[in-house]
Amino acid sequence: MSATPIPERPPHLSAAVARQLERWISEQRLPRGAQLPTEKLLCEKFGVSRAVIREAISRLKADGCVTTRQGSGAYVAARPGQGSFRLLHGPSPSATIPTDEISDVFELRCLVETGAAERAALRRTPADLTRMHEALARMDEALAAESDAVGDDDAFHVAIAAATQNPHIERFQAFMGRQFSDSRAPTWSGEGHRSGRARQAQAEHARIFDAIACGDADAARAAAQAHLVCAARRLGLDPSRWGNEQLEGAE
Amino acid sequence: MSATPIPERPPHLSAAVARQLERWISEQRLPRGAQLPTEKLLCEKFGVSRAVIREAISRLKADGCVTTRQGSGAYVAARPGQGSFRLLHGPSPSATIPTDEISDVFELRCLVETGAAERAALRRTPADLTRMHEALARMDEALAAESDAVGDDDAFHVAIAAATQNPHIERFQAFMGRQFSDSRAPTWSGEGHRSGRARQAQAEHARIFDAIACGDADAARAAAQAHLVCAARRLGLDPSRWGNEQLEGAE
DNA sequence: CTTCGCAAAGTTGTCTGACAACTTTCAGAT
DNA sequence: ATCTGAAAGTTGTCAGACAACTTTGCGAAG
Repeated sequence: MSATPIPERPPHLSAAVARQLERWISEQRLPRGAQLPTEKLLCEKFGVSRAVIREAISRLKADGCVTTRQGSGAYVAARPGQGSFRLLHGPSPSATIPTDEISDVFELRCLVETGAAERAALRRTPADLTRMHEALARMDEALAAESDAVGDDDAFHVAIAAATQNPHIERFQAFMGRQFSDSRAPTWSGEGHRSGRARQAQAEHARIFDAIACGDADAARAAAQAHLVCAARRLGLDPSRWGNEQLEGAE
Repeated sequence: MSATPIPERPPHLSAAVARQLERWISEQRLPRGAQLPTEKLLCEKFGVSRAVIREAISRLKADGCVTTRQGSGAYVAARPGQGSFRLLHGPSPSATIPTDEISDVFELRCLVETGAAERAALRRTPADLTRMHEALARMDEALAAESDAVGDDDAFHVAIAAATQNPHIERFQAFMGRQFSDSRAPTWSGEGHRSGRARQAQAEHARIFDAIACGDADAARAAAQAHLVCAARRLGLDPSRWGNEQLEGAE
């Protein structure tokens, strides 16, 4: 146990190297598009092994600062301090966030998710369908047991995004899902089971899955749209503001 | 040089492992605070060497998803992804870019922007139309003077997103626009003017504006879609992979 | 002289094995 | 029952090797 105080972080070597390289980039000592020194040179310069250099560069790749090309080298990729997107500014607990704010975020999610469902219907692999079906099955179990399935709910939506075969869409969906990790609890709470909210949500999920499995892009978009509108209502939001039942034709 | 088909995208192993672990975390298959499998176990599970596992975990540490404690293990961060979303994309306008990467990011942009255009058509205020029109006018001037108008191009797209009256959609559009600030230069370069790319882009812009001004949501979506598909082609991307001419009906 | 082809060198990607530093566990001593 | 300490387990680092890919440059063919 023990709440380790965690006094100081002895900066692991790879972190230190990554910071130094990041600094060189932000100082333009390594201009954009420039090739980084080879791993061998960096080893000598920092006095560490190649594994450390590679872990550091791996971090920079995750940050988007550099890209690598096998056989060629590593290159500076992006301006520093450029690429991060945040929502729901402020560390406020969910209760204090005004519903307008949540509604707006939900609409952005809706934009991406309906488009993702559409494309997922065109590109899903058998493995994608399996993954979705497993999440559905777990939610069915939770439905029977009247237990919680927020994680499986999220997993289902991420699986749809993954079926686009576009890792950025998947990551964005996972990111958006996290924003609602708390707000989605009511559906799967005891009250949610009793009132039928959970069962209704599951039926909507099934429609989305069927459309994607059939490869019917239009139906997939419509089903996702319908689900999100209903989900918004279950959260007490007002989807009419961004609802496009007017557009897509609600069913 | 030519066209290496590159039909398959063998994602580097460390990237693939990192994505899988990220997925497990986002699916809550690895809950907050939980300990990841040991590196040795992960090696066996993925069938790769320890170096690959370590590079993948290094990426996750950079993302803040996991923390490690020497001698103990790696743990999912207690506060997962509090809310920053990152994209990565390659550097230069010249050759030597991973076009797959840009293409995937562009598709995400396409998802949001077509939806934004649709909603903008329903909600735009006179002030929004004025803002869009001013950006259009500035691009017209640039067209006559054969000068640069990348900033106005971006401003036009952000104005559309702003017309949704949803600040998050506007901020996301601005964020995505930044990702392409360099890659959009070719359209407005001297060569872009000479070859007619700039004029064509402007014509597409006008169609989007007209549809939004008329309040025709379907036409706005279609015009935005058409513009983005053409813009992708101007960037040398292959929109067929994510293109949904099949869906929206190309014109 | 130019152009094409191809081998060689250089670089990143991955594997293997080893050891150091640190943490956790548990059996034995107190 | 508590404390001690050795052993096992895990991450951090190092070293060397080979595979996959890219770039370079030399030599031969045109």
